[in-house]
Amino acid sequence: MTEATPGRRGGRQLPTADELRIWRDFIETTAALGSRLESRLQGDSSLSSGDYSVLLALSEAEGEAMRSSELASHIGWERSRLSHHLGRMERRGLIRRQECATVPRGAEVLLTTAGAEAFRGATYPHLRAIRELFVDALTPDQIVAAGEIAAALRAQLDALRTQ
Amino acid sequence: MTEATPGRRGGRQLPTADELRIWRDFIETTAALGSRLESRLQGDSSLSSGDYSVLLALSEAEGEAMRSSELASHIGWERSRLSHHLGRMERRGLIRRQECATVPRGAEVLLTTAGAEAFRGATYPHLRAIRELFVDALTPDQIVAAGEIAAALRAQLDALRTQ
DNA sequence: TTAGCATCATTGACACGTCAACCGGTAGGT
DNA sequence: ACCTACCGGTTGACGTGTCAATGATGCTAA
Repeated sequence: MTEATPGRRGGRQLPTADELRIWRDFIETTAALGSRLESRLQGDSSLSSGDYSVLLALSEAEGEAMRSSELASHIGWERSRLSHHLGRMERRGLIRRQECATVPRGAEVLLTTAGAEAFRGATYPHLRAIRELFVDALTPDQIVAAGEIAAALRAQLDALRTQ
Repeated sequence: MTEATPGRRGGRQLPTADELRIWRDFIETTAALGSRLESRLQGDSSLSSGDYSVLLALSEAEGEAMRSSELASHIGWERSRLSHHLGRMERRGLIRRQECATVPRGAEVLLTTAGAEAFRGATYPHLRAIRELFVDALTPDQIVAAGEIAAALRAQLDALRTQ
């Protein structure tokens, strides 16, 4: 994997064939892993991973409620995305929204009993799927390495944040 | 893959807090990496990564053309997804479709000159983005490890294919 | 006071993916 | 010949995500 020819690791050259092959493997497999988790969750509980994120955040929140904007930044979503998603979840009775008493123009998102119920039912199978598809697939060393790789990639994303 | 203490790596227990933290880091960061690549590609060339996959496959195909079904399995898409996507790409003039001479009921997908042009313009910036965001972010060892992790995850996905 | 201006949230338009249903045609079995 | 079953491809419905535009409200500075 190493070489003495000019351009190696200068950030100036294009990826090598090996690097490109690994890149494709990596990005496609992680995407496939995400979809598989998603469809497991869907099959086990009729929730999407978006639903799960929202319900998880609300479950852990003070009084099972949160201001919309706060929720968005907590789970790292754009407000627009969250608004669309909350609309769909509200139609299904998983959450409801009401005017926020403390913040003018703010919307409070509340967990309904149906939402809390759905979340409870989804948690165990979801965690089991994570174990089966991720934890059990890797050696302990690989799990550590995966964490380090994620951290390094995240750091690079942050470093180049403005494109 | 065996266990001494109850539960460790037996596939029966839930993930530990550490494993869960790494899992979240890993899946969220790889997803973010995918979106960043997508938006870079979009900004550089007005192509989505779906467009890019299709154009890449067609560019490398005999006569810059391929039967729809063959194309679908080549890039690992469902036929329905491809059909929708080809419809959008056809509207933008990147490809066109015609009855296949050899295969009854088959559809031939052809690269247009505009499509070939768009693909040529997209390639270099796309590869550069891969280098900046993935290759340059990792040490050579980490790149190798990423490949091994991807292979292990893929193997597990295949092993548990039926859910 | 009022003219900007930022903030919180929603909306509409559109791209994208999946699922299930459908259509037209070919091939097998009886 | 006819019924069935499959195969290649398309379509519609719907959930999801992004972007840009739009209310609605409070803050601030001329």
